[in-house]
Amino acid sequence: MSAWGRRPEVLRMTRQRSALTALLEQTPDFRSAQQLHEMLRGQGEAISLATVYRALQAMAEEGEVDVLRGSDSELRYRRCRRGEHHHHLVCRSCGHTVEVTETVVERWAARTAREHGFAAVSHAVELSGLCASCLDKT
Amino acid sequence: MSAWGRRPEVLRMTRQRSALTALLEQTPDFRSAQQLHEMLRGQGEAISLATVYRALQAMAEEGEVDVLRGSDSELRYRRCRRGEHHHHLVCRSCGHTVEVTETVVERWAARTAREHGFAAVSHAVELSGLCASCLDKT
DNA sequence: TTCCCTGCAAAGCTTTTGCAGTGGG
DNA sequence: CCCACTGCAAAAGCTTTGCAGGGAA
Repeated sequence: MSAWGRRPEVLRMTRQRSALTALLEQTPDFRSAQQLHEMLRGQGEAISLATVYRALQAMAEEGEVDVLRGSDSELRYRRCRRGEHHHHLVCRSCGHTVEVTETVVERWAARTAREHGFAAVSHAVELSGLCASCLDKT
Repeated sequence: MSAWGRRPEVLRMTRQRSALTALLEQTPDFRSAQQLHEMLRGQGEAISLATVYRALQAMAEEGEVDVLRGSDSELRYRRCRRGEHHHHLVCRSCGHTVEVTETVVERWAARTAREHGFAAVSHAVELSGLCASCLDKT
């Protein structure tokens, strides 16, 4: 814990950063840092993997991207579309993602926490399944 | 994907395995493989970390333990109270865990998935907060 | 000019695996 | 007697970090 190693006061918009931002802008689904790196290299961008990691980390802290942890050990990122709280419905075959906003779960989480004497409760809800087009391909 | 490297037909109850089982039996909260390993060593058991990992993996496949992936990169395990589908309410300070069974979320997940054309949907729901006793300690 | 950002390479972490020897059934 | 299990150490992934040079503002 601890170690919020000091954060810069401003984020500089460098060539690498804007390339990554642009890529995220046109990428609808969650991608891992390594995938994003490959995509950038693939389109001729000169950028190192470390930079991608650092940029994504910074953007996540700014709330500019959503971070998701799948069943494997890698984090996946996607540009955040909405300010408010939401969850994701992810296709486990192609990665296609739908953002879902719902109050049912929110209320259930709050009630459950209260019943058990917990406070400051946050909840993580992720749905995964097979999307319509992946079902067709079968 | 793939590689369901062949599984043994029977699980042998070795000294290491029963020590781990016993430990899990008396451990109410989720613990990482490394924590469990240390606890075993601490009580004088001779067992390697690799064995702990392999045993937990096997037990997870058998459905004997629940696996949870926290915000960090490590998996945490706990003996599964055999039975129906459930979720967890975990204290982010002490790790104390409460099992929660609820149908509200289940129904919401199913409905949401259907609305978006998804099938074979599974859901992961984890609540984390501060439990009553950790709140008191403050 | 300042000091944030970048690349590279090395290091860190958790988890997995190859191998040869051991022991449960 | 098999062959699953174990320990050890090396390897595998993903991610982070130290350092020195570069480039936004």
